[in-house]
Parts: sequence; structure tokens; C-alpha cells
Amino acid sequence: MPSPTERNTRQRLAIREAIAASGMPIPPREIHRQARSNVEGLGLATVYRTLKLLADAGVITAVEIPGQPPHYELAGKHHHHHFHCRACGRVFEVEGCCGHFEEHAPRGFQIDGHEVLLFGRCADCAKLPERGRTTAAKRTTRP
Amino acid sequence: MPSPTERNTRQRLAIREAIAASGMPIPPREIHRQARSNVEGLGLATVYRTLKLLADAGVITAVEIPGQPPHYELAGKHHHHHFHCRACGRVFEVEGCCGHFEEHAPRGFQIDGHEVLLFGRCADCAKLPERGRTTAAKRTTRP
DNA sequence: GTCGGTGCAAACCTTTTGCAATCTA
DNA sequence: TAGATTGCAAAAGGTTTGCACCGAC
Repeated sequence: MPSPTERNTRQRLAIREAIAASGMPIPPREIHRQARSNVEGLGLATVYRTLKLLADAGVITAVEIPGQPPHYELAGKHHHHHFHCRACGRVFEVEGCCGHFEEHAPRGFQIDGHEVLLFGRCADCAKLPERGRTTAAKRTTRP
Repeated sequence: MPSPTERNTRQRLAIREAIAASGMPIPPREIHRQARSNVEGLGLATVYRTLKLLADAGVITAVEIPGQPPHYELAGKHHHHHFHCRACGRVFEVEGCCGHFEEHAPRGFQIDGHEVLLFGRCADCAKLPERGRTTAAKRTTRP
């Protein structure tokens, strides 16, 4: 819901497009790289400003991965969670949710949301011998 | 399991103590502040170096909260997850886990760990009118 | 023509690293 | 004493902000 004073610019379009086209949550760095192929000279600051704008507007959502900058995906999809491949570092959507989180809350706590993050190896990396790619996957969280 | 060449210093002791004494996951900033009350002149770099050391050794664990630096807690506790109060920003442990995450994995994916983060208002903040404290709680994730 | 948006550069914050001095074992 | 550890300062990301120019409406 763009406020009445907000304008549609090539930059904003390109940024939203980059996120939509990616199909998986991606970091600002990547968004900038992608969007810049459509809008030459696009500044990184503009990417950050736009990301905040879109996030506040509820158009996109931030996905946090331990030890990495936030990844962004389009909001408004069905309820889902994420899988982080320790080998290649990519983040995938996963269907399903076991729910029932309210019952685990301590007495008096109000729960209004939750996030589930799975760790492991994606189908691609699971085939490979031992080491995956060099991309990422610094292990900051216990298995 | 300290490697045979690792030494016990006041600094490391103070840092581990600070985390243990806190009772809830806290960020490096806070660890530094706490530990410095025992070891005057403790450098922030030492805190970071020690945190990495302890994390690699499996003594402590990092807990990621959207939009905030990682919080650290002692490892080796029973299986549990976390609750992030949007009002005061504190992070609490919560018991229980619905498990069954493997069945939600896409075909061919190997799951070797998971993290669950609940959002809402803690018991203290739930009592308050509308606005909690000023501490934190930037909302970067969808409810 | 207005006023919001953009690019650039500088500022900020958190985290890491280089190095000489210090302390543990 | 040897070598690990520390503190300080500088460097290295990632993110935000100030400002003059540009462009959508």
C-alpha cells in the first residue's frame, strides 16, 4: 500500500523485480547486483532505502540467517518457513508448519508470530562428497 | 574442551561468567559491559575473540534475533528455543519443541538442525498499556 | 514547478585483524 | 622462557544519513 505521496521509479521497480525474480530470499548485495542490470548506476543506498520502505509497507519480508546479512523475499505468500544449506549457503522456502507454538509460551507471554529455520544440506549439496561449495555456511548455531 | 595450548585467563573467565550469570542470551556489548566490572580495562576485541573461541569449542551458542547482533548463551542445556519480546527486546528461553521438522523438508534435503524463534510480548510487557520500553524491538519479520 | 527520490560520499556500528606488550603455564 | 593472550588502533564489512541534483506527477 504505497502512501499517496510515494512515487514509482525505475529503481524501485527494478528492486522489487529482482526480489520477485529470484525465487528465494536474497541479501541486499545480491538485490543490488541484480537490479543494477536493469537500472545502470543504481546506488546501494537506494537499495537499502527501498528495502526498508517495502518492508515497512509489508511488500517484502526479511529472513534472518545466523552469521549473514538479512535476506529478503516477497511477502504475502502462504505461511512457510526456511531452510539454510550449510554447504552452499542458499536459503529455500519449505512448506508446512507444526504450529502449536502458543502452548510452549511461558505463563503470561503473548505470542503473535514465529519463525522456523531448518539447517542442513540441500538436495544439490547432499549429493556431493564432503565439502560443498565455498560460498558460505559459517556455523554459528548448534545443530 | 580447551585445547592443550589454551590458557585460562581472568578475561576468559569473566566473559564466561557474564554469560552464565545473565540467565538469558545477551549480545557482545552487554557481555563486555558485565565482564568489565570484574576485569578492568577488558577490551572489546578480547570479548569477540573469546566468544568465537567458546562458540567453536561448543561452550556457548549464538542466538540470532532479526535486526540485532547475535546473543550468546551457555550451550549444553536441554533442547529449547527462544522468545523475543517486541516491546523490551529481551530474549527468553522457552521449553518444548514440536519436532517433526524432517517431514517438512523438500525431497532430497538433509536436515541436521533447527531453530525456532517466537515473537510477542513477555509477561512484563503484556501488562503494560500499548508501548513497552524504548529498548528495541524493530520489527523486521512478519508476524 | 514541487517535492519526493536518487547517487555519492561520509558517518555509523559491529566485528575482525595487526602488532607490541603482557601474562600463563 | 616460550608462546599464547591482551589492549589498542586501524581495517573491514554492512547499513544509514546528509546533501545537492534529478525526475515523477
